[in-house]
Amino acid sequence: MALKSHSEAERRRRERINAHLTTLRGLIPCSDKLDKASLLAEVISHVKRLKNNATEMSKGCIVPSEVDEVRAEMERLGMNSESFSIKASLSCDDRPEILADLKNTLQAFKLKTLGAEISTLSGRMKVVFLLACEGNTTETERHLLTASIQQALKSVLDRASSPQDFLLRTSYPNKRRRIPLFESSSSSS
Amino acid sequence: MALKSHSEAERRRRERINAHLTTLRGLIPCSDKLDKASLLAEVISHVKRLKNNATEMSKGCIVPSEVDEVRAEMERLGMNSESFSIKASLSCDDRPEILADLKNTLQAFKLKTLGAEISTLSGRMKVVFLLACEGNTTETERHLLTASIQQALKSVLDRASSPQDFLLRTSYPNKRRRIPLFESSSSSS
DNA sequence: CTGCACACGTGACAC
DNA sequence: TGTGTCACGTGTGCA
Repeated sequence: MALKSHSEAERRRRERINAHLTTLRGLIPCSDKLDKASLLAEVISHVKRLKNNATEMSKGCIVPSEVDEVRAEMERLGMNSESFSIKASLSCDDRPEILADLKNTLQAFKLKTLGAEISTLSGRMKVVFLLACEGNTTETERHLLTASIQQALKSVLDRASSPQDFLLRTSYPNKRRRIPLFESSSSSS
Repeated sequence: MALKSHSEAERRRRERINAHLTTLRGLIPCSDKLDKASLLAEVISHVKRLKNNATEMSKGCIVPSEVDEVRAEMERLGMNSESFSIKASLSCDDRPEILADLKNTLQAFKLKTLGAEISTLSGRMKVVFLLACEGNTTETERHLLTASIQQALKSVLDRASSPQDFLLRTSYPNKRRRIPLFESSSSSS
């Protein structure tokens, strides 16, 4: 009766956890037959590495990347989860007029802008800013908001490069203005 | 007796797993007081996000990616299709001795090496090189060659992570980056 | 009372 | 044979 439902619920719980565990097993580049505990240890180390690498790249690197890209990550929660912040960045060709679009786009989210930084280098620009979302939010809300911001930045990028660059983009999608890696003599326009 | 040691061992196992779980709870920027299952779900999404960021960033970037990967793309054709070039890259753990394998593997294709670049970062390495194939080739031939090179690089990666490589690693005289990898035309210093 | 999540001990199976 | 891990059912505390 009640006993049965209990064991059933517990079994559901178990298989939920195990499903997530096997998902992680597939996600982490480690051998498949591992202890449940060792798997978690591997996950920990990989999360650490990825996080270090990501922060090293996007936080410390204000140099615009050679490819167009947007980035949006949850940064940290305030205590008691009453607020959290999102760090987002955008790298693209240096067109100051997209800043207006960027501003309008971000205003729609009604977030508090804690800070922003703009850098340019050889025709490329990068904008990185820190947004704060106050008030209680659930886990999924936070992720949804982060994803929405990322999507919004992507749309800014699309609008910025839509009409005039269309031909360029179709012939060399995302390949323009590559860092002259090998061609020391030949000049790229 | 035996029963007691059993339950004891099981308890140790549990607290080991839980310790790893709390560690993860601290690592993920969005978690406190969450279901054990929800925590794992969050870990999954964050690993995915970080991994996507890493892979997207690694395109055309010379900093080694966090995940092992190979890349091979047709770059451009010379006029009238009398030649074309392939840009390929390989990211893996920093083991200089795989450069020898890489060299042998690529020699089989008898392509001209236009240039190469090796970079390392925190135990990871990335090799990017530009190969030229001269002579007339058809569309399908070009794609086939590119795919073959990619496959070859994959095999290098596989060999590098197989057990026998361990012996190679320990016995190989660790000459620094001066391995004559691309002695196509100019003399290496 | 009912669902929900956790820790515990135990049987089963592997080396 | 013990010394591991795993899955299961159950007891307990919390909304």
